[in-house]
Amino acid sequence: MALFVSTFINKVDRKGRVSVPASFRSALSAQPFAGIVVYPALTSAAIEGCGTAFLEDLAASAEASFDLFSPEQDDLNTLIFASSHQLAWDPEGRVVLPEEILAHAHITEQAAFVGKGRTFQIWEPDALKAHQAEARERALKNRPQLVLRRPETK
Amino acid sequence: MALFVSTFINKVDRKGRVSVPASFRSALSAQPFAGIVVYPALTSAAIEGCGTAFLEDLAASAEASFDLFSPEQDDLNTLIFASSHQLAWDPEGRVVLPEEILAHAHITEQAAFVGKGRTFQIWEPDALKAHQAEARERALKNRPQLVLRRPETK
DNA sequence: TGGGAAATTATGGGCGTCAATGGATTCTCA
DNA sequence: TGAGAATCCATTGACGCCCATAATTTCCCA
Repeated sequence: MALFVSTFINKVDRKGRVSVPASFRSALSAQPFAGIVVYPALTSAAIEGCGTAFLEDLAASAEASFDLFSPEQDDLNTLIFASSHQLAWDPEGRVVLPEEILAHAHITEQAAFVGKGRTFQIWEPDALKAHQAEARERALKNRPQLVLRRPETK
Repeated sequence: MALFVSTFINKVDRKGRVSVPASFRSALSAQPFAGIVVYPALTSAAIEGCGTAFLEDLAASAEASFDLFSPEQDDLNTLIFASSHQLAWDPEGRVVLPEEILAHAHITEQAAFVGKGRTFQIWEPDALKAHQAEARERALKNRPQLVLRRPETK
């Protein structure tokens, strides 16, 4: 499988290590770098996660044409690269989340890995519950639109 | 890994030496020159950094076609080459930043190495914070949804 | 179909290695 | 020969690797 699906809640041990779910690891097994890339989500107290391919695409498009990218987009790329961390996992499949990243998501003892297709997120479990409750409410309200919407495939 | 990612804050000792982050060094391990290239950023109080390969690409594209690069861009390249410094690192991976470069970025005790993909920057830590806060605000204001956009990987 | 047996995964902890840093010593060239 | 620069050495603290254990899950076969 090449997609991140489902939710896994794993423990953060006293050394700060967390097991990356096995299915996530196998989804990334094709890439050369044995690990994940994480950066703080801009609009929520969560951590964005992905493979190295994402960053390479970002770098490629950024240098391909400066005209395609607005200063704002450039800001964004800058922020993402600057606040990203390449985390190699150990032989057991664990990574240590950097302090600043943990703080951003208020993670202390447990981390919830949430599959989002081609990317994933890491949440503090309780914060995730709250976030999902909101999302659920919004979804119910906007149901008519959701039903009509088509998945965008490229 | 061939990209400069993440941010590292290292100390400048009394002899002016700074450790180049290990991950940056390994990103440059393929090139023949054991060191980095730095030049003052044109629009901010920061230092631009890259490997020799990037400079060569810059030179190549500048002379390959004047249509791709405007006269202004050509001026830019001239400025960059003129004010560039090739800094070899010592056996421990440290470089000495030239006085004029340090002054331009107001660096005294600490230097923040900021990954930007194929290049990186060096900032005075506090100045970097301020700059990132601005960038973050601009990015959020203009198009938060850009964050969600992601090129597909195959 | 109902057990086990084996493989996989999550978790804990010990230990060696390496990166960052500071200082001393040697080298080089004017 | 002296000053600046480059190399060498020494410390410490973090990180990666190894092994051990436990809790699953998968698989095999009676």
